[in-house]
Parts: sequence; structure tokens; C-alpha cells
Amino acid sequence: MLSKKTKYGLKALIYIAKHSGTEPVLISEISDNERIPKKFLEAILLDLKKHGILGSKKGKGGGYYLLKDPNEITAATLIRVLDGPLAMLPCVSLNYYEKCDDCPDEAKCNLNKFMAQVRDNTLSLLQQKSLYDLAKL
Amino acid sequence: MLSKKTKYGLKALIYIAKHSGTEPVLISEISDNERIPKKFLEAILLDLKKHGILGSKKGKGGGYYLLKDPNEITAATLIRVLDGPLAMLPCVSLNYYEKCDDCPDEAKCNLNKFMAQVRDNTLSLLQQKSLYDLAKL
DNA sequence: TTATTAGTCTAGTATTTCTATAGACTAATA
DNA sequence: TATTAGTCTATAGAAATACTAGACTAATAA
Repeated sequence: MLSKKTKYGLKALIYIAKHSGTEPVLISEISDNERIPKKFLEAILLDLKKHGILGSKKGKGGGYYLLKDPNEITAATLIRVLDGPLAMLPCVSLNYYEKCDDCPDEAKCNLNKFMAQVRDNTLSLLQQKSLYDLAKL
Repeated sequence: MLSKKTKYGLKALIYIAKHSGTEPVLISEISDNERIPKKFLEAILLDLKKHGILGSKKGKGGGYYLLKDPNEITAATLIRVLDGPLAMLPCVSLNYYEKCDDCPDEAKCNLNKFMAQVRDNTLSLLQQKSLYDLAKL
């Protein structure tokens, strides 16, 4: 299950992708329309900014905007930034790998092999879908 | 990410599938060989018993055993029992569905549609893999 | 220059879930 | 009846989640 943070973040990004004309999009506009707690959303958008997904402008006429073309941003990237690893186990994560304390030999672990298959399966879909795809669904 | 409970549970099931001759398998044997905290494992196996995956026998010569053919038990079933929903969002879960508070119209929600695709993609793999497959990997 | 708008940043907190552990109890077998 | 092995209740520490409060800073426009 994705955290609420991730869900809110994705909804906000889809909203921004849909409504990004020349002007940046207000936090409060997203918060109102998507019914996301405003203070929580602030933190989430700030996080997306720190990860280079969003840019922002302060003051009147300010708000958030995408830094890249929605076609260039994959669902895999967004979920990784917001939620962390896509893999079901740390020992098969490509970006957040961690060895299992209990496992004496990863190469002989049935679970490791299986979860690597699951990871590849999920990744193949999440990497081919972009924010553009999500916004037009 | 799967919880440790789920990881331990799957490892234990694979162990039982591999070592099930005529005799049931001891909790302590699994605990030792797979390095799973014994008391925790007890609770996990009990849970699997309550869900009709495992049977048990008390006293000498006792232990846990599979109630069905490993070929009949899918990875999807096991992860659902141990970890809960496979879906990334409650609103696309087939077995643990829950409506989103914030979403006014699910049919118009981009995220809902996308996550339903992800669910189907994952499910297609997890339903075709059985415990037998996991144990022989 | 100052009022207003709107994002930034530092804390902190309540709740829930996860990961166990303790210990008494019950059932089966030799 | 002693031993083995699973059952049940109950609890507790740690970590993650889901927020909220409030002071601060930057940008714009009158």
C-alpha cells in the first residue's frame, strides 16, 4: 500500500500537469480541489521540489510548476521519491538495496529470486508510464 | 515493502514445502534454519493455520504441515493472508476495498484507473506462481 | 515603502503499525 | 505421568505515518 503522502503527492502532480498553463499552481488551489490537508501538502510539494520534480515561485502569482516535460517523468521515479523502494524486499531493491541479516546466501534464497521477478514485472509497467499518461487517463 | 512478518511467513512456508515428508515440521527447526525469532514465528504460523493454509499437530512428532498441495496455493493468496492487500490503494483493492474519503468520483480519478492497471499487472504474475514454484526456484 | 500574497522552515505530536517477548496453558505421545 | 510441542493472552518498545502550529522569508503591486 502506498502512504497517504504518496497518494496526495501523485494527485497533486496530476493536478499540476493538467492545470499548468503559464502560471504556477497554488498550494491552496490543489488543497481545495483535491481535498488534501493544506499543511501536509505543503510539506509534500516541498519534498518534490527538493527532488527536482517541481519548481516554485513565491509571492503574488507564485505557486508550483513542473520542472520537466510530463512525458519525461516516469511513474516509477515519482513513487520512488514519494514512497521509497518499489521492490517488495530490501534485498531486491535496485535503488535502496539492503542485505538481509538472516539470509546466509542471497544467491540461494528462493524468496530473493522470486521477488526479483516481481520487481522486474512491476518496473516494466511503472517505467513505461509517464506523468503525462497518468494525467490523461 | 513487505513486512518482516510476511517475509518470515513466506520463508517458513517454502521451508515446509521443501521439507514436508511424512512428518510435520517443527517450529524450532524452521526458526533455527531460517533464523526467524521463534516466538514471532509461532504467531505467524498460527495465523497461517487460522487462514486454512497450514495444519498442526501437538505433542511429540508434532509440528506444522501444509493443508493443500503446494501447486494449489498461489503467491497472491499467501501475500494477501500475511501482508494484506496487494493493491497500492484501498480504492482498487479487490479483496480489501475501501472508498477514498477525498475522492468525489472514483470513475473520474486518474490515480484510481492507473493503480487498477498496476494491480492487474502484479496480480497476473502472483496468481500464476504457486508455492511449489517458489520452493523450486 | 509597505501591504499583501504565497512559499519555507523548524518543531512537535497523536496515532497506528510493526516487531517482537513473556509466561501460563493445553493437547498428544511414549 | 513426564515430556514434548503447539496455543493463547497480553503487553511493550520502536518506528513510521499523518498530520498541525507558528514564525519567517521572498516576491509583487499599489
